[in-house]
Amino acid sequence: MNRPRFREQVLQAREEAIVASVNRLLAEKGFDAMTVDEVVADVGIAKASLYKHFTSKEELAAAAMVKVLERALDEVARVGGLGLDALGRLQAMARWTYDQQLAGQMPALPAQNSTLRAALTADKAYVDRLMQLSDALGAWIVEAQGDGQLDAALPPELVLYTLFARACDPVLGVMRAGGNHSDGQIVDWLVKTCFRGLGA
Amino acid sequence: MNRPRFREQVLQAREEAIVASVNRLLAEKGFDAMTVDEVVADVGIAKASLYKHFTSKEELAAAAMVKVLERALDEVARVGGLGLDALGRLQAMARWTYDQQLAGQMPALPAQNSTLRAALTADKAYVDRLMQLSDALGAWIVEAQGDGQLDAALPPELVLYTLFARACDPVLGVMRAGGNHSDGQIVDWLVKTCFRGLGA
DNA sequence: GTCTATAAAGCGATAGAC
DNA sequence: GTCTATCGCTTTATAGAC
Repeated sequence: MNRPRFREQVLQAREEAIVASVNRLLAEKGFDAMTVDEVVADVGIAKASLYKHFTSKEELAAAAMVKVLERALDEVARVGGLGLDALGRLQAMARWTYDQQLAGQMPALPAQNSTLRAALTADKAYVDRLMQLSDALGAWIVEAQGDGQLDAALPPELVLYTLFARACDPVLGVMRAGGNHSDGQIVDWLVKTCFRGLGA
Repeated sequence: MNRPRFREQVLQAREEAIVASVNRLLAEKGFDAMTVDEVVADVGIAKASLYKHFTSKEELAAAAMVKVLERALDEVARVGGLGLDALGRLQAMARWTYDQQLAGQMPALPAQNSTLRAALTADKAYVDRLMQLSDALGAWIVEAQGDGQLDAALPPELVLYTLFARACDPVLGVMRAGGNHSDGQIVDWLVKTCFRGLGA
């Protein structure tokens, strides 16, 4: 009997479709402006069906964040195998986040929304992956500081938070809207100014 | 007859009280999370009274933005008289924005809210002051680039947008929440990393 | 599990008395 | 101009048939 197995796959595929839509809408409009009605219209299902998979809008956002953190961890693994030094690995990750932003794949969550923050910190899958990513990047930061490539006078946490913050840097979108420079040129400038600021 | 004059002053004082509350609430919760009910409760007036002064929530936010832009222009005038070089003046302005953020006086507007953006760009008082501030800072940026104090390879607009973006840099709040460093120390690090990144 | 239909609550904005 | 009371709309979330 593989009939149940097949049905499980269908359900999982539907969940993945939901998360993909949420990810795109979060990147496009942000958490507050995104409505559940838009999500179900985009996926093509009824709202009650969505609520069988996810019990709240916050849980939807958490699932999208888990997904993007997993993609970031995949990228960490990939970059780790390129034979770059610590600074090069961090720069590659920063470039990856800008590319994600350009592709409309970087979900934007409001830092001030308290109910959302509560839901995220209560989500073990989210917290686990966030800590895993922080540990990996934190190790690279300390290594780069030891090599004299990053300013050792800066707390590693400040460097880490700065990299996270730049992943949503609004300057990219504003410069892009200006239309005077190519995407690649803008990303180069942003990566350069970011790391020159953190450098030794 | 100075009775009407007196009444005008009372009305203006009430409007200023409204804008002050809006400014504080925008800095604390952001535009979407701030409700008009909270504003009127904070000011101590009825909602219908507020709508005699401002015709929409967006107009409230615009008034708060005009106020903060005017304070920024005041600071530009003050800093301009200190006898600093161009880089020193820009750094002083960046430090001022961080201080405003620390004091809970830097209103946070979502860049993605379309109705809000439309209301702002339609508000002549807002647009005028934003252009005035951009012109003043832009001139200092070009001057600093000419002096070799800022990287002349960067478009002045990118430098300007970066300074605007850093005025709302979430890294300040996160580092502050960590509780391991003084506010002054954190601001010093942020100003340093920002301008080292933009420097020559 | 998925659908239609609706409940329940919050919010921006306004009517009308004073 | 200010108040109380309320409208009208949006949005999250759920009930119940299939």
